[in-house]
Amino acid sequence: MYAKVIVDVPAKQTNRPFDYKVPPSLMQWVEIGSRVGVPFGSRMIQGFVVDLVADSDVESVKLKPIERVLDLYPPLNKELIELSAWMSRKYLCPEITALQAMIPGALKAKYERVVSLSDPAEAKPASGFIELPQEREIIAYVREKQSVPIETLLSRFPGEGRLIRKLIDDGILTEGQTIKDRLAKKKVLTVFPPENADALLERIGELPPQARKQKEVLQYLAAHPRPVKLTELMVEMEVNARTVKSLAEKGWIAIKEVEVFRDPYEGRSFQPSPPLDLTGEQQAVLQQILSAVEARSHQVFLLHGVTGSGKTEVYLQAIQHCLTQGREAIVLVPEISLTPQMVERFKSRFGDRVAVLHSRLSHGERYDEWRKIQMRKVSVVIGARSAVFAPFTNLGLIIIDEEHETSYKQEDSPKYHAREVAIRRALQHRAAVVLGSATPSLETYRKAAPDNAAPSETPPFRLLTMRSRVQGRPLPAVHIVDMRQELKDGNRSMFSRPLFSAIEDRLRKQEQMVLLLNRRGHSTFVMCRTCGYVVRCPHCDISLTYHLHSRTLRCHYCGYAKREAAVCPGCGSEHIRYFGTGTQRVEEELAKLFPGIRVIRMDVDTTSEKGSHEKWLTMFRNRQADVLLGTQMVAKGLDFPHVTLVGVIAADTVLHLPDFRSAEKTFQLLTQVAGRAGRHELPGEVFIQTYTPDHYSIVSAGRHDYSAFVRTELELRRQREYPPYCDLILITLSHEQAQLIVRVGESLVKRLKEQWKTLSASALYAPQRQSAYMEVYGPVASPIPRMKDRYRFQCMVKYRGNDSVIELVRRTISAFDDVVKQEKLQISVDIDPQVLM
DNA sequence: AGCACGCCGACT
DNA sequence: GTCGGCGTGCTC
Repeated sequence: MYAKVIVDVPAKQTNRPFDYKVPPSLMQWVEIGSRVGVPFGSRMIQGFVVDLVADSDVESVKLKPIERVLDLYPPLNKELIELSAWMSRKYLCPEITALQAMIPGALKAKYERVVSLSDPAEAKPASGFIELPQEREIIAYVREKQSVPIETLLSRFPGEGRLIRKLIDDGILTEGQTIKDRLAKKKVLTVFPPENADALLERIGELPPQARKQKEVLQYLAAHPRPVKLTELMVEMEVNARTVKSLAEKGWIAIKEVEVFRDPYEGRSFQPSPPLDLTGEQQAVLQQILSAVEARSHQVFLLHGVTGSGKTEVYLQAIQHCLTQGREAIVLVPEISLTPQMVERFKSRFGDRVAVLHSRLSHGERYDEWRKIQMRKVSVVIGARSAVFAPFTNLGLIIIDEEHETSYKQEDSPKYHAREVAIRRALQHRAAVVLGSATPSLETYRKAAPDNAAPSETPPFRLLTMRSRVQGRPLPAVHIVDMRQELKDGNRSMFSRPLFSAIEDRLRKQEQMVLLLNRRGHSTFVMCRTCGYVVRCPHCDISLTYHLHSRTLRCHYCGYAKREAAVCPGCGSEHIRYFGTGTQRVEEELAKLFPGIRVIRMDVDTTSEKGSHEKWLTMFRNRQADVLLGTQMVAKGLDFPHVTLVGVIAADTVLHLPDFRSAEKTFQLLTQVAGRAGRHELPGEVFIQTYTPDHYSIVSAGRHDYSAFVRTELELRRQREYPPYCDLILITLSHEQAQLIVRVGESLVKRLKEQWKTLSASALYAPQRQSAYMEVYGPVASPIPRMKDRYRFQCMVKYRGNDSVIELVRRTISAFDDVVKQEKLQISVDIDPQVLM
């Protein structure tokens, strides 16, 4: 038996399986998905078994054997191995990178250099070798320990580094490498009564009269003959460890270390919560999902429900049903909304059948939650992006809440999109997928709604809609405030008069408010404060970026450049300048205008500390502040009963980011944040301050009108050939010299175009030639043009057709392997990039 | 990625 | 004449 192994070396040259012999002793342990230690060159490294083949299938007989199997149970399975191969093709990453993304960080290999005693036969001491006393000591130490990490040896024998080196050179000691797990399994001391616990009662007589406590313990164990944690026993019987241990020393009971799962929610009780009554809409939607789960059909649903329409309850009941079918469920939520509130809802419905995976867990806690999934202790997992890889084997349902969130796209390799991975996994399991959102991404929406461009086709996703809020609560009233008018009327403050008086009013009534400021807006776009005009690229229709050093305005999609404007091209005003305000300034301004106002500011500065995020939210919930001021993190999923006012300081900051999705992001953000107001008895009110009050994204958000927004936006995307009407690939090149990148970049673009010409002309493409299309743009400076002394340029591929374009890009880039290697040029590829700035 | 093998400059 | 610089090339 031979094993094909993907080794832990993330490089192009090693991105293929290597063959190893499976020694007879390991035969029963090695499976597809096993994590193994294998000799690779002169060292020992970790790898994953991706296939097992019979002897005759392997050519060479001179293969090295697998040295050891690293886990009792394989951390992956055949389905996940196949998924990693798919990810490698789809996202152009080494397969090992995809595999590593699937397992908890605790299982990532840590390599340690060790020394051990050489095989005596191979020891070849230099002639005239005389054993020094220190050498004898070192040798004895190593012999006793068998294998010692070098660091340990050096600290045990300080100052003997040279001598140790010499012993290795002389072949007395051998240097090697071992694989060490990062994880520390948590163990607790556990008391084990003997098989026949009644015998313990007989022992009581053997104890001296003063050993009262010991007798009590024996009685207790005889009455409760099962293993019990030592600490529990100590609390229960009010004894100390000494008492119990002396019983163990007599050999009457046993105390052993037992591996336990750390429970991040230990000691917290969750009130069981029964399913809530559903509205007619919820019921209808649930029914559709259930029948897909029951039919075991791979169906993707888009659940489009307005904020507050009760999507979570639908998820909960759908999962409930999935579990009764004996199948498992994964729930993905954006990290930011994986709040204690959210977790509590799942915990109280499903009790200990839920595992929770989020970034605030320690390595060990995360590993333990993951193990619960692997060991079939749970059937539901709720978590952020990476939870999509939960090693379930019988998935029935995958839910992605807030489906439009960009955080589902991983920004570093493997640059996967959890939504795409989920759909792929569901296909393998014949499971249903529910994509939930109040503001679906255009990509998803177009796949669910019949398209005017192709009305005959059956949409790949099924659209489910929930139009009303639960208990008939109204959506909040939204006021759009024209900041140009404010300026005209002499108000130069960042608060408009309507918002100012609304804040005053809420302070008086002691109600709470949420103020949103998008700080990412300090990207330097140029806007006229008189008329709201923003300078855009005539070719790409995205905002131009201001470059201070060259005093020019540039498009980072196509490279178009023009001189900085002194007066507004729209109205001739001189009030044209670049833009950006920070939360800190807003906070200062609030303190000045409303003395005594209590503000909680939440942004990257105040929430970097662990748990601080939750701390601020709890304070706000307890009404220890009047205002929650923050960046987009205050817009998502929060639910505070006393919030009756939501203010958006500057809606334009997102709108004018140089990204073709900026209007979509603006609409989503405004809709989400508006949904924070008036979720309970008190009605809510929203103020959106903007310099472009007529922009369709702002107008539609104000009217809670998704379909109006999507109609306009889809039309624009279609005209400009942006997703969802094409797919994108972003290629970023980086190097110390800008000229070199431009040269290579240009040649890459040229080659890509040539390759496409050949491919599209080939017979392979005949059936789809009409719709097939590919364009390459760039190279242009990246939005972050220089990082760590390296210049960055990017090329963008727009294409339509099929995934063979991805393969074309891969092949074309590998033609530049030589330059990459010689010049230390870096080329990174992002398939379906979500953020282009 | 590491690590070995291999061919040219500053030291014993 | 050797130690060591890091340029290619391979790892089952």
